[in-house]
Formats: sequence, C-alpha cells, structure tokens
Amino acid sequence: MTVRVRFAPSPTGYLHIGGARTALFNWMFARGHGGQFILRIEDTDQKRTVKGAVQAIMDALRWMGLDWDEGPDVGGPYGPYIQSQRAPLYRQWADWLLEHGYAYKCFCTAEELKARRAAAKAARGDQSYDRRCRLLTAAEVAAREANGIPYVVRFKAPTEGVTVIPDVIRGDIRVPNSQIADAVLLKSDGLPTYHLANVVDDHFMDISHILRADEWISSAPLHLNLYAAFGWPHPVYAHLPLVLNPSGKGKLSKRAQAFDDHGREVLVKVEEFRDAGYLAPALNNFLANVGWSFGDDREIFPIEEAIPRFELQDINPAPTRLPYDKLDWLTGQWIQEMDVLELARAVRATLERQGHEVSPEALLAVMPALRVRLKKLTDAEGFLRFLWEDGGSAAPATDRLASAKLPAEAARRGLQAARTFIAAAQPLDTATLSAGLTAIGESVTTNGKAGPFLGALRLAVTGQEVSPPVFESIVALGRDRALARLDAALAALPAE
RNA sequence: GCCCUCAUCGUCUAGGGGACCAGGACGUAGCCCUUUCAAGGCUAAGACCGGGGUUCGAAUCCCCGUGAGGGCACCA
Repeated sequence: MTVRVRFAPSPTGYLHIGGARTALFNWMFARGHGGQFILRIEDTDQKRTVKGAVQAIMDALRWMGLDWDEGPDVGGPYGPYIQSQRAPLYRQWADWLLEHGYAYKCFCTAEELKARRAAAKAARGDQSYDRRCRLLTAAEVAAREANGIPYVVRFKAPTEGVTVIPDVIRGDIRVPNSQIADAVLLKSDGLPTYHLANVVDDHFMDISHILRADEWISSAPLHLNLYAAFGWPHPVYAHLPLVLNPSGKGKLSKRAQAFDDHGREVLVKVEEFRDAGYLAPALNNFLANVGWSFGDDREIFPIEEAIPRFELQDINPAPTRLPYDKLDWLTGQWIQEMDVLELARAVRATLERQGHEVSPEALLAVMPALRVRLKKLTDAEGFLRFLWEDGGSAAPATDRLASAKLPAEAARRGLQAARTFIAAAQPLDTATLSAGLTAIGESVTTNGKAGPFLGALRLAVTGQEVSPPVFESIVALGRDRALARLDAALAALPAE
C-alpha cells in the first residue's frame, strides 16, 4: 500500500505548535515510507476563515522544512486542495446519502438547537441532537421544503451495536453506537462540515493513514460509519497524544494565551518560535522527542536520521506538556554544532531585525567564543550590546572597576598599561592580547592572578559585567574604539 | 449527566513478565575547570497513582478505584 498522509489545518490563524507536531509526524511517516505528504486546507467554516492564514501556515511549514508533495500552491493529481473549492463534490455525496437513506434533512434552527442543548446541559442530560427531524414523514419534509424553510443534512447514525476504531497507537477502541450523534453533514449554507468533508476528501485523495490529534477520537466512530454507508474502505487511524498546556491544565490552544506553572506566557505559534531565535532543525528535534523517542538514549539528532526509525506503533499515547526548558538546551546544542560562518550570518540577520547593524568582521571575531553562550539566536543582542552602545561603557563607576584584589590604584596602573599595550599590539588578535594583557593583570592584582584585572578590563572596554571573552571583545571593537573606552574609564578613576 | 482516552523522577522519556534495589535527558544542587557569562567534566537528590487479582515471578497482563485530559456545535 502506498502511504499517503495529509496535514489538514483550517485557516483560522497561524500554525500552532501542536499542529506543527502533527504535521511533523505525518511528514516523517510519509518520508520514511516512500509515501506522499499532502497539505489540504479545511476552510469549510466561512466565519472562522482568516485572510492570510493559509500563507502563514505554509510559511511556517516551509520554515520547518516540511515540504508537501501535493497542496494548494503546488497542485497535484487530486486537487483542488482547498475544500471551499470542492463544494459540489460534498453536495453530491450528501445527496447520495439522502437518496440511499443514510441521511435526512433537518429543519431545526440553530437557535432551537442551542436552547435545547443548554437545557440538556442544565439537566445534566444527553447534549447531542434529539433526532426529532429524523422522524419527519416524507409529506412533512416536502411541506417544509415547499415553504422554503432552510435545512441541514444530518447523518442517520446507527443507534444500536458497537463501532470499533482500530487505532495503531491504542489498539481497538470500542464505542457504543448509542453515542454516535446524527451529526450535521451539510450546513444550511451548502458547505459540508468537517465530518463529511474529511471522509469524502480522504477517500478521493486516496489517503492511507490518518494521523491526527487525540481530540478526534470521539468523532472517529461517526467517520467510520460514514465510510461504511458509502461502502468505502477506511484509512488506518493513529490518534496522536494531545499537547497539553505547560501548566498541565487543558490542551494547548491557539485561541488563548498559554502559561506555564509559574504563570509565565509561553510560545505557541511556530512563527513565534522562529522570531524568538530558535532554529528549525532544533525545533523539529524537540518536537520529535515529545510523544516519540529516538532510542539508544539519544536526544540530539537531525530529523533525517529519525525518519527511518519512526514507526507509528512506537508513539507514546499519553498526553504531554511541551518541555520548553529542553528546547533552549537543544537549540543551544544545535548552535554549538553550526558552522561559524553560517551562524554569523544568522546572528547578523537576527541583530538586524532587532535594529542593530554589526560588521561581519566584528561578528566573526567573537563568533567562535559566542557560539557556546547562545541558547538561541536572539541571545546575541545581550552579549554584543557594547558593539553599538558607546554610552554604556562611558565612565564606569570607580567602585565597579576596583575590588579587594584590585585596588583602585592598581586598576589605574593596569588599565594604563593595557592602553599602552593595545595601542601597539601587533597584530591585534586574541593570542597577542591574551599574552600581553594576562601578564599585565598578573603583575597588578594582589593575588597575582589576572582574573580580577581582566574583569575590570572587560567592564572598562565593554561596559558590561557579562560579555564575550575580553580579548575577542577588544578585537571585535577595533583598536580605536577600545582605546577610547579605556580612556573614558581611566578618566573616571582618581589620578592619584 | 453520558461516552472515550491516558497514567514511570518536577518535566520529556526508556522499559512491552525475570537482564530494574527502574536507564537517559532537561531542570535543580554541589564540586572541578575558568577573564565574566556560558560550555564542558564529575557527583547528588528525584518516579513505577492506589487496591485487588493472574503468575514461581509484575513497572510490564486483567479488574476496580482514583486522578488527569478529550468529546457530546450548522468549529475544525
């Protein structure tokens, strides 16, 4: 059997991290089995459709590196891939069900249904549709139609027996048919609901496996009975574990801001992860570790290596929270493995977006040292502030330059010597600076170690308590600017 | 109210009857290294939800509880 899977988001907003995980698993499964990965847009709810959402979702998927073989933009033999463009097809099959007695017209208004549902809920009773229109005689139906009363098409669900959902991850799930509602298949606006559309499309698009979130389990019996009514074989089901809110309370939703245990906001849109400076390969790596594991106690891996090992049976059925801390660590690991030039380019673009212009030379000078310090691309800003903020280092307070191991007088002497040394250093590189400045430091501190002095030097030159290593920082800054910073610091110290 | 799913360290996970006084990772703590911050190395604390079975033997199988989550829309 050829594997054909689809990711079918509804364009109601941006790509949600939970949706991204579903897309990733579908994609991995397709790629690992020589199959096709299809992108289908489920926009049958006109009211909820958001302009630009399709583009945003595709951008996010592309950024993640998840390419699709068929979809709205690339086309394919089973198109169109946007449901609103397939309306006649759903109508045709809704009619077919009507003709064959598997569906009926329902004239109840939305208001009536809402009221009945509310009443049922208040009475703690069954909230699903009471099936009253199912009992209408042909004459009654004809009369209503003649009066132009709008209707929806509902499925005539079986009321007795049991439907079994064969699920690759969970085994057979048995649901009493009494639980299956007479769901709306075709809405009064003529468009299908999810239930009809996904069954018709999955069938005609030759979808072999459905990998979707856990929350769909409850509608699976309905879908299975639809397949049965049509006389079509159904795809293989695999219900993926739900991604929970980091607080553990409820599922992670794209409609509400999510918070962690400490009440802090948490990222949910894929584009937010991108803008926060996370790396796509790291994000994929991260997502693949949730609900599935590589094996061999390995946590860090390129997704390409995971693909051949990825099997649906190995997916952990338990719902999970996203371990955000691990994403920071993982991204840091990925950054450490990146090529310096490539990293420098990425950091430069990020800094630019943050409004900072930094020369490639300066960036390259600090990059090897900076690399191990970054958890994500955006972290560079904090470390490199001294490159564009001259004011930051102007006249640092004397008490911050001096310390127990480096009295003010020694600090002045050391910085003076450093100034002389830097002015003449040839070439101006980390090796030269390290040798010269360390020696100066050792001669000037009370404990004979360069440390305390180098700390003061860092502060004088960068104005920061935390920065890339001083030598690299000086090289990045350039001789002239470094000397100017030292002069400013010296001026702030008592002349003796 | 009804139906469904799930249940291993704080979190993500390995484990699919004996190899488990339960392994890895993040996080946390301590130590080492160290020019700050990181990174790295070493060490430590830390879990099989409860109760019944089945079995010579159960984290692993079954049942019942409990807890958490999902669903019961002219939303997907």
